[in-house]
Amino acid sequence: MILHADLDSFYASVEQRDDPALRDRPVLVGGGVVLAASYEAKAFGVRTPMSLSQARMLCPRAVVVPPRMAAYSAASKAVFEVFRDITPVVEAISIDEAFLAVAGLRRISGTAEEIARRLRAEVRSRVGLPITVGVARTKFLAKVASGVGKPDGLLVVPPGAELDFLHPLPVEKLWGVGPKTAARLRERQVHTVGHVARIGEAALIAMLGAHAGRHLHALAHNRDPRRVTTGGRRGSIGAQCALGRGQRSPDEVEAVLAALVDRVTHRMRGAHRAGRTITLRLRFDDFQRVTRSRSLLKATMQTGMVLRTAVDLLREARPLIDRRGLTLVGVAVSNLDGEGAVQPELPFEPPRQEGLDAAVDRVRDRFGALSLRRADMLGREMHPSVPILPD
DNA sequence: TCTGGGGTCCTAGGACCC
DNA sequence: TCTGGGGTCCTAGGACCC
Repeated sequence: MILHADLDSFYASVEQRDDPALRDRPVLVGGGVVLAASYEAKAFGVRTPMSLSQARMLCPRAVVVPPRMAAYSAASKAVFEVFRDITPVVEAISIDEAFLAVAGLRRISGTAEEIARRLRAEVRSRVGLPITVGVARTKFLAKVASGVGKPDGLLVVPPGAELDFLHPLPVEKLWGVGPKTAARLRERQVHTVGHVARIGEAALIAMLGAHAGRHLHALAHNRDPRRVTTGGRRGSIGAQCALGRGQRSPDEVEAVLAALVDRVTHRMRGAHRAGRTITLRLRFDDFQRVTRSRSLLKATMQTGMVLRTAVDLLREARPLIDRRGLTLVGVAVSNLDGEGAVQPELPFEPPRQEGLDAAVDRVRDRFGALSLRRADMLGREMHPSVPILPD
């Protein structure tokens, strides 16, 4: 059996744990948008990611606290220690979520349900946080079960009862069904997982494409052969920054980009990962997104190399930006190579393009010119270099 | 519901090679 | 002079997840 363990309203729960005055009260964690809402706040209809102003209208008595990423990272680490004391086979999905394989532990640790109970009690007593656990024979169903079991719950789907549990659920519960796919299914009057299971693989493939069709068909029959795997490594490292409305000068945008590149390469060096493909991510006034990418001959983790490439891409996209207005800029490095490729942290090479070095030098000063919220977003507190997934 | 930041995976066309 | 099938890499976009 597989356990899916999912901390409830993670950031908000950490805040309530650390400040007794926040307990039993609606708590919102965020700046700009809601990153997490306590269950007391969710009762008012607050969801993530909703703008804070909107959340305040729904729940005027909510306490709003700024995020403390360092505290969440520490809490996450402590929770994963509890996980690994239960079983060595732990697969991290995100900062607050993991799969645990407990097959083969029966004689030592008891049934999956007993293990899940103990896990919840241990997380509560050792870390002080509520956690929900779903238990089932497949990863997918364990995850669905924890979602249904929330908050602070335990839900076991016994072998044999899987389809009875699964089929009445709405299609949105299937992993991989988001707004677009749900809308396509709804057009054809498909609303439940049971209906997806009945309409046949060929019809699903015609509707959604080969991969998605096969995938959904399998999940609807609770066929999910994926094992719980340890040691997953990130495939890309990136950072982005929303710019808000209002024109930014090319200089300002390049300064923001330089700060983002600096953050990304700093994290790459911390993780001993070098990468070959630099992707520039842009979002325009109408929230349309585009990407521009370029692959280098050799993997790098040097700020100067990545920055030159990113700025080249940005300058090539200039006509597009001038026409459509920019509301977000981001950069990611992918094609990451293995651990052996550690390069020494070379001194920062002055960029060749005229004006760019000046932009880099001015980065931190420039943030003073951006709004306070932007400055918060770029602060280290919100973006510690602690990796979310093991590197 | 007027939208943050960090990711993953899949598709598809074109270049290029054999 | 006109042509096949297969493979890999690159780039761009899209959908989805937490």
